[in-house]
Amino acid sequence: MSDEAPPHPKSRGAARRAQRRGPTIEDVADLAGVSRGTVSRVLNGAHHVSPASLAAVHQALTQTGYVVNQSARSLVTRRSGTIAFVLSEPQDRLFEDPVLATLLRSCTQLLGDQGSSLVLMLAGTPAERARVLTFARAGHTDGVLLVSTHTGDPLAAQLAETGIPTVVCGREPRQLPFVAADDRGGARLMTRYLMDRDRHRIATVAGPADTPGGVERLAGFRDELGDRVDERLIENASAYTISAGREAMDLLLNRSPDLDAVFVASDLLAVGALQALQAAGRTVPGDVIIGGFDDSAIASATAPPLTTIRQPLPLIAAGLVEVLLDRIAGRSADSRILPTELVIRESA
Amino acid sequence: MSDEAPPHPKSRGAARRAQRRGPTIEDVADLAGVSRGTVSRVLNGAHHVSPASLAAVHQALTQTGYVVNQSARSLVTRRSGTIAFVLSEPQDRLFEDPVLATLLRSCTQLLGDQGSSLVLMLAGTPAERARVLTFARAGHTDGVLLVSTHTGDPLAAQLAETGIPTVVCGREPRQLPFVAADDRGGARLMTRYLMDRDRHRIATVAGPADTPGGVERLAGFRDELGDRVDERLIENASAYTISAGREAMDLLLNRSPDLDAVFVASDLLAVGALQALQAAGRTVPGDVIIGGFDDSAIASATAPPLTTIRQPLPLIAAGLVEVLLDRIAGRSADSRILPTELVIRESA
DNA sequence: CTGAAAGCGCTTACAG
DNA sequence: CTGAAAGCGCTTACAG
Repeated sequence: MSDEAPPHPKSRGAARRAQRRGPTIEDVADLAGVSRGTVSRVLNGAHHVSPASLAAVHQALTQTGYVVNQSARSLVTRRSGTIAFVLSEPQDRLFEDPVLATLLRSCTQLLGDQGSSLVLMLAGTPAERARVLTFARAGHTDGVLLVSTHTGDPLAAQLAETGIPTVVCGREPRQLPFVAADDRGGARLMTRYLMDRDRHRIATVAGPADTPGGVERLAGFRDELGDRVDERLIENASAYTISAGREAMDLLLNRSPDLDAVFVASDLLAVGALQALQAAGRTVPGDVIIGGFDDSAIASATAPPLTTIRQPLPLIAAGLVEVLLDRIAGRSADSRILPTELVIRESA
Repeated sequence: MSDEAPPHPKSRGAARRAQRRGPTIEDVADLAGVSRGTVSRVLNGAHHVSPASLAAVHQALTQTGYVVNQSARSLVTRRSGTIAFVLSEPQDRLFEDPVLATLLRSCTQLLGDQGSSLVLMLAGTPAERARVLTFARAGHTDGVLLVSTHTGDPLAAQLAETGIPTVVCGREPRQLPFVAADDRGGARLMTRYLMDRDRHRIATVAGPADTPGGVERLAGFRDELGDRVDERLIENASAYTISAGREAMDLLLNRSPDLDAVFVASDLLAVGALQALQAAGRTVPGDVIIGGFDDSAIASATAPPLTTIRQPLPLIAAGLVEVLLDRIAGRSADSRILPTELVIRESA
């Protein structure tokens, strides 16, 4: 007749323990002598909890070695605690560029410090892109950090459509917020520096024309040179690699043997350009001075070490994470363009 | 009197839809005219389902655009669908080494193809290591891929204790299964090749003494040279970096100006060694021949391109993933040591 | 401040 | 082959 008797008042905990699972919130509650709700409250901010309960719960928490079951929590909160770091690039040279690696490391660290985890996803093929979209739609991720160096990446538009908080690394012409270095300003800085060294045949190995960074840096080069730019002193590299840098420099050298300075759009490219120059018998910085871009680890490892433009990678990573977290929290957050800096070493 | 009437027979779906959530298994079941259980069965293998139901469910699945809620699934299956890729390294040069980046990329891809996702975790500090352990204990991950280049990494032991499936990349003296390249054999291959070029003052820039790879490669060098090894022709680099390679080579050159060949324990180190050699006025491969290890992207980008030992990175990644997946599935899986290969270019 | 209860979306014996 | 039901571990109004 008593219809409120629960089936097995105490058997849940016992059964669970028998299966050798970790302690649950209920175990903690039992030990602390409070309800599940109270334990949950201290776990999530500890507001509206009496000092006595708080102490008891903390005690029980450490005593049991409790660790939250994220699946259960996510199921109700609809927050995964996970951020997707998406590399939208043809696979091959995904990491050949140390800039990407550094960015990935910084973001992982920042996110970790803040309690989220980073899942890495590749999105170089249509199938992979579909996977990213499904993943995002399924709520596996609270937001995405899209690293896309190519203009017109289809994923950006698709991600924008899903409505899931997204921030892109590098200039993004679409509706998505982005964080980027001031590529154009940096290029001006370097070009101006080269001009000030009293060089008059200043060439540039520009980045690939389908990358926002490549376009911006070339624009900065043109800005500074004004009507002194000679189109024969401009060569786009086919990719951001050492060999592409070498090839572009060889072309430039053939076309304009009298060049006496060159601004190269990335350090990796500059390594190749340097090799081409030296192979052609030019001394650096005697015959030709050369400036790179990025200030990646390799810049100080070449002979001579590269004068370059420092990208504020730590700031970029921090900006990316901040903007994304703001968006996730429903706060508005604007795109950011971060200042670059000239680093003078020996190549120019 | 009828005590089996459920409270709100149909209201769940309606409420849910009002909140603009994605379709659930229940929506699919309703549409297909079957029960939740049946939909779940087709989602998980489709055994014991009639062709008719199967068709109806598939139909409903695509029609609704259903995508599984992984949190809910994980809560019951206790499988997260996630693998942690843990980099147990001091932070600084985490990615300076292209080998790590390549490995990470391959593992991400392999895991993705197979339906799991990879969460990247750094474990260079005690706090980070604690985070990894908590993460693993909380069941956020089904297994861990530990990339640890230093001997005596405390994390390996701790991970072994937790009992969570783990496989380490690189030789691991402890109880954990590992996958590694045959460093020792590779070193022998290169040393033998150098000897066969009729060189008699063969030096080596070895890796740091606290890394299994460094130790193994040096052992291979000694194996092959036998009693012809001259201790003055051996120098350990302080790290796997370009500048460390340069420093070690300088030391060697000072000590033994007559050296005519050098086996360098990594390509990155070899880049530095090459610079040091050339800065000292030695021609390569004229005066000195030099062999690297790894066959990373930079090996073909130097001038002259590096003769080196190829690490079977794709195989290593595949092995890592296979062994881990086997372990997770409860199957036994042995450690693997994969063969290396000599790649002849121009430096030797 | 705090307990009881509902509910998140799924899987999996259990019967049939 | 298939439904009904229990249960995974947690959070969050809802009352008090």
